[in-house]
Amino acid sequence: MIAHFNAFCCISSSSSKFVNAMINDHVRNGRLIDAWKMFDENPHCRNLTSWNSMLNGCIKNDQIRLACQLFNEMPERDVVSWNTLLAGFRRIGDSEQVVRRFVRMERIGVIPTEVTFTTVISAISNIGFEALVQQLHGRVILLAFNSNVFVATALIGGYGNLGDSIALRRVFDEMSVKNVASWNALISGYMKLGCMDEARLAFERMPERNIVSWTSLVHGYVCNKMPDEARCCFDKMPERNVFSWTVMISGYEKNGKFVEALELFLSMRESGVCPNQSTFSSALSACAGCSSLFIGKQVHVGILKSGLPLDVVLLSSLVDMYAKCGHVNAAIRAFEAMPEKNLVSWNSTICGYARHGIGVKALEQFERMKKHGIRPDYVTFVSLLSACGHGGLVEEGERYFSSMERDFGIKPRIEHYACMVDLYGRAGQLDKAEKLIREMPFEPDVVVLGALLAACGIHSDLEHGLVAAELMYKLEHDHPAIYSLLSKIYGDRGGWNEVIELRKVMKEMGAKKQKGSSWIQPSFCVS
DNA sequence: CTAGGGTTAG
Repeated sequence: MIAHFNAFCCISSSSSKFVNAMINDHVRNGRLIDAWKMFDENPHCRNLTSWNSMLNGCIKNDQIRLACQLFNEMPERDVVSWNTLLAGFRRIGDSEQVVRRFVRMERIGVIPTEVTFTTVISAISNIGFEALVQQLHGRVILLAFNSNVFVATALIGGYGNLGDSIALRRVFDEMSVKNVASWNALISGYMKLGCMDEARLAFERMPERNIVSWTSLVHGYVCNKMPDEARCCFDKMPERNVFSWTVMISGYEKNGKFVEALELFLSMRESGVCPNQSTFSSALSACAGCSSLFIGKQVHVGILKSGLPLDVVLLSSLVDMYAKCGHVNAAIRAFEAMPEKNLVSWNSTICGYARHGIGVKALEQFERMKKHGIRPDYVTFVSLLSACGHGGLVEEGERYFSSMERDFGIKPRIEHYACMVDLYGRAGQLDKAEKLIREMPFEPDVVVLGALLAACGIHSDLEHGLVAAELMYKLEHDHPAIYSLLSKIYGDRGGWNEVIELRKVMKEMGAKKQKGSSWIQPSFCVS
């Protein structure tokens, strides 16, 4: 009888092994349905490992809700189950849940492993949680996990986010075993903190370099506003993948080099590397940046042809591109077609109306957004206030400006003051505009003063214009707006001698005219 | 069965 029972257990355990191997194979190849079937149809040889594998399967297929459900239903949970769940929350960027669950798991007495710390430390990059790195580091040392390469590499990243270059270096130096990932973390950390020389030196000294090392370097230059250096590095790369192309394209876009971004996007297509959502999204932003509806439409077609799933991020970029290229109707159509809308997509439509000078529509859209239960943020108010400015809606603008902090808890930033200065300025209320600048809790910047100068130009107001010009001169003595606006005012008043004098000064100082771009296609222009 | 380093809309 006992022998019989043992034989049964043996069969059962070997069939468990087989089932688990099958489940894992399905999970690895992204076949969640098949894994689920295997799990469901073999209840007798299901064990904790099978449950954990299914949990992992849900997470790898971005089914975090399902994973939570499964986690709750499990007959028992071990540290692997917890680690898997934590990794799931990290994957979707929910640092708060990672921290919460980690605390809960410790409270009920589950002993964390190296894997736990690796996951938690790498998850807390979000603002508000960085300070936990030091506490976690302490616990890591206490449990003697600090010699683990994974844990130490995560710590390097954590200290990078915390902005502590000394600690970052120390963790790296104390590692007994380093690999290419640890070196890459060091480079990224230094780059994030703006330590360019240290990063470059580390890159030169590292024993081996892979595509990630190169991409980190390129990305570092991009973040430090050195797009040309980034490109130089990009050109030297022995191989490139979607990541590297996307970093460089978005790098140009972030640094205002829209044409370069689009040219590189074209080279990428020629290279045969397939873009992903991020790449397309960056390309669309570049189109939006240089108001190129023509190329924007082509990118749109490219997205449809690629067959990529249209996620919220990509669709929002599309709405934004159409809005900024002046095709408000297409922007709204793309927006309406979105199965789920978020704050950013709503903002893009409001911004589209505002830029098109349809102030009333922008305000209507804002009301609609509130009805859908979306809370506005500071970007929403930038669009709203600029909509009021362009539509001459002074009272409405004042109302929104005063309500943003009172009703929505959003502190006005300098951008909002710039909008208000513009609003008053366009309406000819230059006294109010000047008063606002003097009373605001910021030092005026180029944008604010530029708005005031422009307003003085529109209304040919020499008195306020001189004040504005003087303030601007203090900030940036060769800003082109000073000279172009003053010369306009003098020109309007017929004081041509002053204009000639100003233009001479302008030329001597090397001041350039500001660049402008238009939605009108060059071929439609009458020369 | 679980883990580290590179991208992501205004």
